[in-house]
Amino acid sequence: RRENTLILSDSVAPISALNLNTKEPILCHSQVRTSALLSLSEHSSDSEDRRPGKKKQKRKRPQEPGEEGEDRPREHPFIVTEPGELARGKKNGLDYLFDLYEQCGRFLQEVQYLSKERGEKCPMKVNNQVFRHAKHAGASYINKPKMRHYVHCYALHCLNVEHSNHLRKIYKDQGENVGAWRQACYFPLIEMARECGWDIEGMFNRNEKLRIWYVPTRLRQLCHLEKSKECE
Amino acid sequence: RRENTLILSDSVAPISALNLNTKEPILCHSQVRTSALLSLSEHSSDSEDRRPGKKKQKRKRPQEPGEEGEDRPREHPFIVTEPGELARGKKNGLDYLFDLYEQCGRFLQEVQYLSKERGEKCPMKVNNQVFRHAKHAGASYINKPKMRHYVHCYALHCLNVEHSNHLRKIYKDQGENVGAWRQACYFPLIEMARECGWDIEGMFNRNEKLRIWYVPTRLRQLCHLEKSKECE
DNA sequence: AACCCGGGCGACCATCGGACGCTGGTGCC
DNA sequence: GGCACCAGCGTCCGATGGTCGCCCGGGTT
Repeated sequence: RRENTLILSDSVAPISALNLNTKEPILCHSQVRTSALLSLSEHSSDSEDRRPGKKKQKRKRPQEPGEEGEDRPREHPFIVTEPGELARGKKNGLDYLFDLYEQCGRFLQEVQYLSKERGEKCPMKVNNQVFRHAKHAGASYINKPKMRHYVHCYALHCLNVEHSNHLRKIYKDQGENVGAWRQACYFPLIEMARECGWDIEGMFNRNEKLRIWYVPTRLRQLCHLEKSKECE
Repeated sequence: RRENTLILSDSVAPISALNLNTKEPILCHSQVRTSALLSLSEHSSDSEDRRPGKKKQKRKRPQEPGEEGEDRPREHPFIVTEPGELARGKKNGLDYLFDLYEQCGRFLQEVQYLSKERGEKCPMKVNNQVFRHAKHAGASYINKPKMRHYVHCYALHCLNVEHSNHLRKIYKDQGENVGAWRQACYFPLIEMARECGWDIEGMFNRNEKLRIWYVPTRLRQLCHLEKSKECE
């Protein structure tokens, strides 16, 4: 037996390694116009002392004049576009947004492959490591806050494209901004969750594409709230 | 539609709640004697500057004389016992150790039930929250470092009781201490992992009882090491 | 009683998942 | 050009998974 040749210290050996692999090309853009208002739903302000004893957050220094920060310009904002609609002007369309989620999926696969190679633990979800990998790989337009912000929109897209497309059409035609469209995406999902016995976790896990995304806290909470209303 | 009555702020509402539920009774104990030596395997010291730039860890104050710390006495150490063997003296047996894992499983179920009730995210594994719950529930003899320390021993017990029992008998008869037995538990698992195409993660997940425990880092590393030896 | 072996578990740490809100890009007038 | 809107994402934070090694219980001499 070769077994007794193994080193058995429980201390974890220092494993380094920096991965800067694959490049992922930026794909498409798109555009639309704006106009009026029509709010299908309320948003913001939960009343009752929100953020009670919250500490003041320090913010970054206001960029010293003679600084050498590379200072990548921020991405163009998203606008509500119909499926297939190409964005023009300094805007990005929703097809591009959803493609970002697919790219993250591919970056996750790479991270999974690498961690298996190295005998490290293999992430099942898009986590910090994946965002770091994406950045190293040159996809600097991908970042955690953005991706987490729109997860439920992507979820609707994955679980019911027709409904998702329909919503995009309506909000585009009404000239709603991205924020309003984003809020509106919650409701069809809540309805679907109801039909699934309120098992959003399971709803996500059952879908090939969605499985790799954490269920957003807000979506879980909205489902919980609706569920309790239903039972009262 | 009731949808437009929902509050849509993305800010997370302050959800509190403290759970101090159920009591879990202490179950059994056991015992054996000690004696000689026979090392089936090497342990400790991975050579090469282990813990490179590690910061000094501060340790707790040495207990002021007039202190009011409740200071629960530590649990009796484990000794290697045969299956069914009752420990005597100030020792605990391995049946008791394994029962601790089953208790943790039950605490996890409670935590899962509660988090579903509250619409919070539902842990799939024994995590900090579960250990906290166990403590609140009065099972102060359960703690994270201990449980994590022996996970692979429990794994062997779950995946091949016969082999586990056999190993216990041998190590007991040889008068080996718990540390030696614990080290020895790695090897059968590595062998089983080999037969599973080195998918320890899957091996754990396929077993009802084991599924809720994280694969110990050291076990994953040992498998990785053996795997690379095999392919060289 | 004194000693020493060995292991329980308090406490620490890097990093995580998650979120806020400042900053500045953008379209409109 | 100036202004107001709004959303991208740098940055922060509590808590997590994971571990080390101090301290002391316990058996032996």
